[in-house]
Amino acid sequence: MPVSDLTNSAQDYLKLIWTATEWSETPITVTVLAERMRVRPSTASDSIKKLKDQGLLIHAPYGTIELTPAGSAHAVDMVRRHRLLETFLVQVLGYGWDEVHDEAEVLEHAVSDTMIERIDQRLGRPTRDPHGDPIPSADGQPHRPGAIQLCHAEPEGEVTVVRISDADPAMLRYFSDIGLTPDAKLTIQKQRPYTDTTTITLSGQQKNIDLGPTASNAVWVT
Amino acid sequence: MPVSDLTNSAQDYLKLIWTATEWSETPITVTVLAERMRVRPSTASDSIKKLKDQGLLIHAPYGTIELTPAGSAHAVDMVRRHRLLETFLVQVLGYGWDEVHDEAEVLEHAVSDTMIERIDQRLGRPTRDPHGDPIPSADGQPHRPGAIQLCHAEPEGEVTVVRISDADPAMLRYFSDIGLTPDAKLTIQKQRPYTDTTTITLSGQQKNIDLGPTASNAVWVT
DNA sequence: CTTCAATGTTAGTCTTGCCGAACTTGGGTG
DNA sequence: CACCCAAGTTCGGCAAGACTAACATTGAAG
Repeated sequence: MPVSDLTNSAQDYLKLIWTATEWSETPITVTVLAERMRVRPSTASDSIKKLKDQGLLIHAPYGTIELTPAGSAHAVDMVRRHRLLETFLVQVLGYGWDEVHDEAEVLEHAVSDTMIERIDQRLGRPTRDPHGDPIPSADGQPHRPGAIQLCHAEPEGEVTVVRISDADPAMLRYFSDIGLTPDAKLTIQKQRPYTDTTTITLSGQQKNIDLGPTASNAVWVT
Repeated sequence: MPVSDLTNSAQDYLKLIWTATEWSETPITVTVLAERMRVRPSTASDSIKKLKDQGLLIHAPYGTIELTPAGSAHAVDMVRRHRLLETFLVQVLGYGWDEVHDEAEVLEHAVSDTMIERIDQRLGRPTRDPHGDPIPSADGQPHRPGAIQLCHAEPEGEVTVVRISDADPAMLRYFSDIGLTPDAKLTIQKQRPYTDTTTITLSGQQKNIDLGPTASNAVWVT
């Protein structure tokens, strides 16, 4: 595992680029990257150039952004740290699965490799974090279950929630309230193409729930 | 508790100034502060001025350095974080008491107030860290046991180790090896004034141990 | 094929924290 | 009592990372 001499912000960029393509094929743009980093596009553009100069990504001006193997290795290391920390906060410190993201975001830059190893050991080498995201192993292999977004799943079938994007804490809190968590089973009642709404029923519950486009994009099922 | 909008380095200065006077009366100097922060005196001097401008300490040029109540509150908060984290690393993640200092040094800036509260709760609100240093309570009260340095204790008596300075990790490892830990009992055999050596016997062990000036300064007993 | 709005880039500036070099202070010694 | 040296300070500079403003490119719509 690369022991990082990169700045926190460089690590964040690499992680963001990596995770952007983890569950979808569309390449990430400078603008989206800037939004996620809560930074102006000019800043993101600068940073990209610096990362390119360090050989961590490939990028021609106005072109697509792609990680090199070196950049990818750093990114996977950060993702692993983030997800192990989230799991640790839930299992050892009693955090709710909707509360851990921001804490892990900071901690992932602060903990040593030693501490990550001890956490991994203490948790019994887990393979999925509290949102259902796969935790890459220490040798850098991600562990990707086949899954599709709820908004693309066929109506009528019963499906299992595999993964919920942790991008928006408020949305996570909502999912938590209604009982939509990783491993929950649900039936898709209806898709409404023009409003992008999906109606579902959580197994064992009576009432239907309407999910808007953002929500039904964030939930991945098999 | 002050929720800190200070930079990491400002927090470090305040903590260092506070701890410098925790176990001794001699006021800290710019040079010592610079050494402990691993920066040049010019940098330390700059930083002191900035902290003065923020009302966190009192300092006339070429004069002594003293914390204001506001500065002291921030410092105590950082000390509390540091010591709770050290305790957590030992008790929950199985660290040795000689390994925790550097890890806690970084983490103390990264963990949220929420996480500190959960750790405190999880540990049962401890009052002493693994080195025997008092953990200030959440309301900012330090908790100072009466103690003196081993080099100032009277020979012949049996004393109890209360606290070992965590300034030097290598020294801690040595103490750990010979079994000199907080709460250990020992007998002081001899003081040699000119070499500043102290000879002790750990209770239940046969052999005498010679401690040099640095070591016998770092150990506090009652 | 032209135009133009969205996207991306460059240039210049600010802040923080660090440095080295040069200057100032002030307490102890001859 | 003057001097000197260690301790402390000031100053100019540098790098990282952020910003604003201005400029460049692309590609999609007319």
